[in-house]
Amino acid sequence: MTQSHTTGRQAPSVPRTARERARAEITREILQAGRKHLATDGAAALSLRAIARDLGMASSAVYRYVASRDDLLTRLIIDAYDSLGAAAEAAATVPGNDDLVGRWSAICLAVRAWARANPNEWALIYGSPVPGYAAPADTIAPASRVSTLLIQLLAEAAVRGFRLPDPAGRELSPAARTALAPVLAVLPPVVSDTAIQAGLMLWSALLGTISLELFGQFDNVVSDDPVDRDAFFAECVHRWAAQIGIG
Amino acid sequence: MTQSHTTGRQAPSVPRTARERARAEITREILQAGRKHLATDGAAALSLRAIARDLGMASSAVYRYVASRDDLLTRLIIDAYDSLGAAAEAAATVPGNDDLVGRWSAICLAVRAWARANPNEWALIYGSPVPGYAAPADTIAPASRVSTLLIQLLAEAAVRGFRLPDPAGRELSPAARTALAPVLAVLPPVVSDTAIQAGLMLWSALLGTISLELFGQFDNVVSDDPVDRDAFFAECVHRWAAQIGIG
DNA sequence: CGGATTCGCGAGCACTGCTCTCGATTACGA
DNA sequence: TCGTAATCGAGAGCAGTGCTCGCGAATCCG
Repeated sequence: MTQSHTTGRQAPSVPRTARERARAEITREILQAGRKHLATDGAAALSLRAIARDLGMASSAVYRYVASRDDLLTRLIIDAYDSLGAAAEAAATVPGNDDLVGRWSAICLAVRAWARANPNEWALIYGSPVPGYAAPADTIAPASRVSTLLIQLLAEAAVRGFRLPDPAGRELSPAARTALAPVLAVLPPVVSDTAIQAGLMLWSALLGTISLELFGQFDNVVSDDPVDRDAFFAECVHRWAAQIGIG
Repeated sequence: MTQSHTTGRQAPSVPRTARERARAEITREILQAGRKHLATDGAAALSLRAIARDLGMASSAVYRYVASRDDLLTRLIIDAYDSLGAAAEAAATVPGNDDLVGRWSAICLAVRAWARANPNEWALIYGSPVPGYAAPADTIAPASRVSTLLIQLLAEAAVRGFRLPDPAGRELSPAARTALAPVLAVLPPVVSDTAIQAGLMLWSALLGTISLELFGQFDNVVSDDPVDRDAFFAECVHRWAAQIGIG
């Protein structure tokens, strides 16, 4: 019943037989058609029958390659996470490692640019989760690519002696420290718990700002002109950098 | 064709005839059933036919009261905005006006509590917008109720002589100032443009944090224990207050 | 009381996800 | 090389959806 992503027994990294070649090709076409429909009509309007029509095959034939509509959605989600992660990583590595605030700005701008270029995939990964759909484990690894960049940046800031400004006037509360146990467990101890708190708040602010802009909550508040939207976001990035002490 | 929210000619504030009474009653039942389905199954699974079944009427009869599925969704969105706004306003008015940080905390906690109690309505108003659906003008007034509270709090902080900490080390960039023109136009001049910038960033951070938590992006990062989630959010609230200079 | 609305209902259209069966095609081992 | 097994494509079909239309009954109002 449960059809894994690849064919039956083992995953052929390189397809050998003609059948496997065709299967890989058609699967690729289905995903591409799904991406096209997702980009134009949104996730809610994604229809396996429409994809089948596009590819000139019967609707039932698509189920040979995709277990269900949710399965297709999951693959598109993974693709979106990977695409966004790649864009952010590319932006993080281009300018040279020593300029922390420049790298931070580059990451923020890249994430926002990706979101504006792919609004429906953004909504797919950071918007409301689909009805009864629970994100499978396959998505958590690509989902953490961009937040990993943030963590790396915070860790690098820590080892370079940057100190977080502490407008709160105190350390993290003990309760908040225990709340951060899961992420502290997988992180090197160079990055302090207050830095993690600040990083999570920054991550939330970044994604929240982009989502609010993308989902239309800034209409009649910030000017619709893209230049103004860019300026507002740049100001946010500048102040965020100051909040974590690298500005 | 375009059926307004009330019956044809004029809106009877109090229904007089039996027909108007019945119409108001049935409309209320439809909205209530819609809210129920929304709360249990999410917006994507909201079905007019299911509502009709619940109320024991033919599916076509519902269209006498609701123009379309999108129309029902719009009314539920307005309801959700109003419900959230009322909750936030109630929290803002309870503790006494002089404690700014207390009021700020109360608003944040009320918004988050409402979101956790009504996750699907939260997703409806702050999650991904539905496919081709554009929020009609009826939604912008109730949508601004909670942000109005924020603005009021910032204005009050300004008149009381609270000064924003300026970690950025400078005033707002001119480009960012022009970007904020729409919101500056409707605001009293007591609240400075840098305060507006800070307020918008705070608003984004608040909504972003709640959405990320609600949509599962904090899994494996912040502990799943509700107590820990509360502690993390409380720490966020504390640091946000410091960021706007009222902490 | 009688014309004019309004209402509820059923049928129907086009669409969706998904399943099943049935040939045809392909792969692979004896 | 050949025959069996696995895979695939297509079509029919089921259950569900939003939405429209026409008809008969109920209701309102002058």
